[in-house]
Amino acid sequence: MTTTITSPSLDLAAPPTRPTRDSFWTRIAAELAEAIARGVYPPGERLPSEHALAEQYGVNRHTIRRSLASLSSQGLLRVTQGSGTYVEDFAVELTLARRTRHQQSMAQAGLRGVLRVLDAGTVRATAAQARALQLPARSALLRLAVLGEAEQAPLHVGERFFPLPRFERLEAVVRETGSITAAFTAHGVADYTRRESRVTAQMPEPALAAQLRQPATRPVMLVESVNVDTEGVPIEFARTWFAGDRVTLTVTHDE
Amino acid sequence: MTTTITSPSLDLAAPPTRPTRDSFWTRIAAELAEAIARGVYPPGERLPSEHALAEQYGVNRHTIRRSLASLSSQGLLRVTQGSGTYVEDFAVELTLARRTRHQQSMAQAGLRGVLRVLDAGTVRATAAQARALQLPARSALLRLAVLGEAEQAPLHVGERFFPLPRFERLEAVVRETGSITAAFTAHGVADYTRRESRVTAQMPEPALAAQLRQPATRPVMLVESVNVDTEGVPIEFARTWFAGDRVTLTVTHDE
DNA sequence: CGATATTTGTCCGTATGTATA
DNA sequence: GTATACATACGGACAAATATC
Repeated sequence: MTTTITSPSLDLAAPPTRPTRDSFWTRIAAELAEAIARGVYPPGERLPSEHALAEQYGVNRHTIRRSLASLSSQGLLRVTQGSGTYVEDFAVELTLARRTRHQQSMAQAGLRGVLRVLDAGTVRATAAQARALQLPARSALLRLAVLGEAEQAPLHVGERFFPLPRFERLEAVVRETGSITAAFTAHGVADYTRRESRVTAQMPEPALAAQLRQPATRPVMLVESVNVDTEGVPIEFARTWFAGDRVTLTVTHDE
Repeated sequence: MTTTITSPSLDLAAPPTRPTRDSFWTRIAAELAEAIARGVYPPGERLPSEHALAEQYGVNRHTIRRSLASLSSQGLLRVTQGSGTYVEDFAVELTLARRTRHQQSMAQAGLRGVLRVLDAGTVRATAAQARALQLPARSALLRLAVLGEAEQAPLHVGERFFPLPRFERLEAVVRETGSITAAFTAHGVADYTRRESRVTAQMPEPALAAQLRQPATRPVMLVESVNVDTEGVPIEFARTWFAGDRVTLTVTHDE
């Protein structure tokens, strides 16, 4: 089990800024969060409807919605139109290490990982892509848009770029096997390692949120990474968006 | 300069779910994002006021606010009450590696880093903390709440736990020098390395957002990390919240 | 399967408060 | 102090998704 990464319930020190009189929605959000923490609403449980909460707290429904939106984006709640608002339970732990393998990460988490090719094509490298892959600008690249799933639930989606003509037949193999590693092997790459990963937190665009099947109110993690072969030659540049909802990234530094 | 981590403007493939007719606020957000991308509103520029935008798009001001909130949480805009809405420019790159040193990371980014102690005290280890530090449950720990700044701007804030009585005098040294490394040295720890880091994206609580001086609408990155001395004995367990606004984490895997 | 009620999502309009210039 | 701009809150209406009968 993962050590629970709780919401930042820190009273690190008094806020250095203003002693603003809290707004209604802030106070209500805090009260609901505490109720959830104390198990009044256990994981999976449905909260009272917005209408009911509004009545209960004596505020307008919009005010309640503001509170719920906040808690939802902090990862405590999941809101579903037409159904209700539910208390969330927690996330899959993925490993980001020198020898990162998608399937392995999944297996580690006790899940069966599937990699699906959404789209494929040939593109010319942008300046940034060329730099990452140590190629001349505007080199030809194979672009794969892929979706990583486990137990029906999408965990990440992204685009991966491979130098051409070296990896010309890659798409077919990935589609067949659902594995990048297998495809590399088929291209004579016996082994490869991850050189670097860059992580940022973002709010997803609606389309991205839909693909990851997570609310647009919850953050995603964008990981930009470069894989190199045993010679140190870059063979893949990837931009992967992870569902912040369901994924924790663990970076191990031991060698 | 960092390779620009742009917002996920991906048309990876058609959304697998529904062809929902986009809402007004979604379409307006997309149009504004494109205008920003094309330089119609360059970084630092002030957008027209909400009132003006509402008129321009022929919608209610609240609809515009929904669009701006979305773009703001994606990191494209910064909204300031009483002043206006501005196009953002980008982030500091911090390194997360086996030999992570706060001051070094800062220097790398061309900044003068300062570490300030917000609060200090003695606590008893929770189960999770004890496990991370390989100590018996409820062991005595020194807890430091620290704030990392560069150029007046807070970059991260967090709490760090150190085993007692080994690091009894740590607080004083950190307060004096503003450096954890220096404090470890003073305690006879010649060298130390980071064993593991766990990264999640969250929306900040209002208090945290205030401390990081970033809007509560933008995600933060929570990094849980363990540092060990040369013997492999854990000496620090830290939970650090990074301003998603201003920070990119780079994980290097090369040894 | 279809009809209906429930629940959340979007949008409008208005009013008042608060921060900034 | 005044004007401007964003923040919060209220009330109402209808749409869209879901659940239920």
